[in-house]
Amino acid sequence: MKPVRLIFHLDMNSFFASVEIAHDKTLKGKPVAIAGNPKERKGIIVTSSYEARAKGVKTTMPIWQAKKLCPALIILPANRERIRLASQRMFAILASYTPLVQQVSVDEGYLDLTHYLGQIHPVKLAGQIQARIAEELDLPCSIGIAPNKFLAKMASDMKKPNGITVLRKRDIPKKLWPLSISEMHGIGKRTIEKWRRLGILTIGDLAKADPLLVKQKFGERGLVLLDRSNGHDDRPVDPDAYEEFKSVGHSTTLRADTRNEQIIFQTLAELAAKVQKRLKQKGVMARGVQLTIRYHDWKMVTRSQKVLNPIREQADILQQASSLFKKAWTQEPVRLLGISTYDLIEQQYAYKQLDLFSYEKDQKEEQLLETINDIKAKFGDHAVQKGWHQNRGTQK
DNA sequence: TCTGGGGTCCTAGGACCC
DNA sequence: TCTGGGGTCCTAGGACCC
Repeated sequence: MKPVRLIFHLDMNSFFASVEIAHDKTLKGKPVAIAGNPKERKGIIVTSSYEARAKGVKTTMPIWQAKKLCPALIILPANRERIRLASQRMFAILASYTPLVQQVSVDEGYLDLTHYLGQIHPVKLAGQIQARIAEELDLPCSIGIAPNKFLAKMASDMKKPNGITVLRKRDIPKKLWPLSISEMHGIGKRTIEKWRRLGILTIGDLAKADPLLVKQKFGERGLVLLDRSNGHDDRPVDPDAYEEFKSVGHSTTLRADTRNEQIIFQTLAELAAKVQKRLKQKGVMARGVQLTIRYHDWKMVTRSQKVLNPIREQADILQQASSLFKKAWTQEPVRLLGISTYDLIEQQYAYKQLDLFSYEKDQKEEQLLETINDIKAKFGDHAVQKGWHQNRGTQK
């Protein structure tokens, strides 16, 4: 019998838009949308206020389409500094309740509040947290209350904005199972049809599905989802998970699709510079570089390569990315370029590694010399001349 | 006038080693 | 003449999420 936990999932409501509305109160009650780059032709809606949503404005919709649906729409750029600050203050409030806060993104996180069990009613506790965020930051949020992360996540989605929803194990048949399979966290639009073809239309259908069939069609991942649909999820709330980033990258959609190599390599250089800056900020170096090309027809290609010594400088990143690009490019018009670095290693440790590498290299050369001297001693100088040069040649 | 940019995780196949 | 099986690392692609 596993011990019962009390897990909250907190989700800020239309966060980027809410931050702007909190900053400029005259925007309250108006249709507001945040767009990545509002002036760019290819700009899209990142998020929008509920007034905008009521008119049909949706996330990822191109700006021109959103304006057509809602001519009064107020479109603003995302103010990164304000967003970062609001996020920081929001998580500071959460941290005052428990150290067990796992940040998932700027506006979303899990809390393990098991130690409050028996002391305060969970709904009352959620109300307090919600009220504090509203009073101190003037921002709305929804909270899901459940015995594990999956159920808490599903619960926080059930009432928006400003919702508080409890999802206990015994609520599963009534509250979770009637939902469409598309509502399931972890099932996206690419696989919905595949589930439907198996006759699995609701989360309840999934819960009762044949594990062998699910495993056969969807692998381990399918089995995990089946487990979750029955309310099983043992994942702990891990406060350190967010800091342990695994890759750092940048990508950009070009102004127009292009075959122009000058534009392409200029863009790669700019991306490399951005990546270098972020790596430096984070105090890490990379042992792998990945290049992404998206073509005019939206087809995406990635090429990656590990490097022997950890790198961070723009020139090194650019060199790797350029050589990957040359290898991959089909000469077709390019829509997007991206450079990402992975297999990251902390700077101090990277230098140690570097030392270790040169040490190993020295060792190898030393051994080689010894061998050569042995052979020379046995067979004379002329016996090794050729071999030595060949070896030097292949080392480079 | 279609469709951004930041990520994580999983899978599958080939190389290579024991 | 016919040839196992497991483990690890690397790369490419794709699904998914915010």
